[in-house]
Amino acid sequence: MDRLIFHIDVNSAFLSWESVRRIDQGLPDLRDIPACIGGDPKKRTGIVVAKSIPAKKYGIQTGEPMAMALRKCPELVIVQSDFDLYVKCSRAFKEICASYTPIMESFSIDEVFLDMTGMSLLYPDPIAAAHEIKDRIHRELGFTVNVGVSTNKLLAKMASDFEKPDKVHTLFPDEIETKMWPLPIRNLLFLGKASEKKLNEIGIHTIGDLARAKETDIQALLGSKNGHQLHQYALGNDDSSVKEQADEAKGFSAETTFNEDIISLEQVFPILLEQCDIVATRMRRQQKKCLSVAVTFRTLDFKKKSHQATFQNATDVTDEIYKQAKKLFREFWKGEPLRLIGVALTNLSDDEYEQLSLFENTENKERHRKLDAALDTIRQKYGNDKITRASIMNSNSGIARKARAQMQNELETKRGRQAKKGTDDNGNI
DNA sequence: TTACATTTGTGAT
DNA sequence: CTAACGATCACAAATGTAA
Repeated sequence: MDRLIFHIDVNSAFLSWESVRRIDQGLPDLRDIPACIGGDPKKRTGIVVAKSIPAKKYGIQTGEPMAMALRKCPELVIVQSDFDLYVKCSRAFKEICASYTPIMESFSIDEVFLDMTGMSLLYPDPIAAAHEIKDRIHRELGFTVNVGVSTNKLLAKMASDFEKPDKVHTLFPDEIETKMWPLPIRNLLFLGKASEKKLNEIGIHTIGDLARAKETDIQALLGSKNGHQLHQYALGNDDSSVKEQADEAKGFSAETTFNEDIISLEQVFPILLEQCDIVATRMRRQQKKCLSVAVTFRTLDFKKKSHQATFQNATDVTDEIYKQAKKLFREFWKGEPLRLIGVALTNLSDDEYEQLSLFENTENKERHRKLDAALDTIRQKYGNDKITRASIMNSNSGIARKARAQMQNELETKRGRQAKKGTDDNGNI
């Protein structure tokens, strides 16, 4: 039996969400003027993350450097992104979507798939149902969405990408030839720049060209797995299910680009500590431990390098992760100027049971574990993030003072005697 | 040879 | 004239290494 799948995509999500807030504050609607969400408007760095339709008319594209966008349109309004706002908007959006079917998949912060198969008693006309969802989101939340309607996820997603904004489109199997095959291959999901170039070289330019090509030829070019999948996609085939349960995280990473090039280890270590702290905290919140730690750096020519090492036993202790990251950095960085550094934790496992190692300093480990726990408690109390080891140590803001006092408290009550430890050479307590 | 780890490349939002 | 430039996640393939 045929399925019925919707894909719902918020139009220019970050920009729309900023607009809704600004309207509440009596500010002009960013959607009506050339505007974009992107890097720091004062520094004039960063890239375009979302753009208004007027901005698009100037040829501004998502992902392009802000400097280029400003050249195309000097009066472009640039707004910094505010992820906390987006998370709230996303929740409200998904809550409405979820009220139409129990089977919803969150595909990203601003996209969902709905499996509407078997909802025909409640919603006998799929197109009418799609309009109802779209209009209700607009009415209640103030921003527009596109809805794609078809019999599988791929076709629904392709359909929602047709004309924007505020539209419902169908792409049923009998419409593939007219609506999808004339499109350039780049429009196909998971077909990016590199595969486009290779396919163009053998004369494949449209999705129809790809559909009619021999699968073995495509596999020879793009690899057996990807080649097979992209060929199937071009034919409109996709039997993957709408997954209600988000997959568990398989890794955590943090990376930062700097205005100033990094040229000394003294610059590297505080950043690395901050990043290790952030990713380890996120990992503990998901009750995971990692077996592998990787450091990443990007040189001035934009080439990325990464190096990883694996522990004997999985850990979630910030200090152990930081020590490993420092070691990797010292070992592999030859001193070339860097514009980005990052840390990634992979090879995750559940944290529930403890792997004991004979040679570990268990008392020391217990100290670090308690410190992590104390910090995590504080972060919880003050609304998560922002509070890191470095910030608590260095800042003199009211919140940092409170956090420091709190931390002392937590530590003392937990171990029943006072800690008179100062700050060691790593910036740890 | 196989198994596993590591590194690089591609693609998504 | 060109190149310019974010963060985070997943996965496949290529490459390296040990049993």
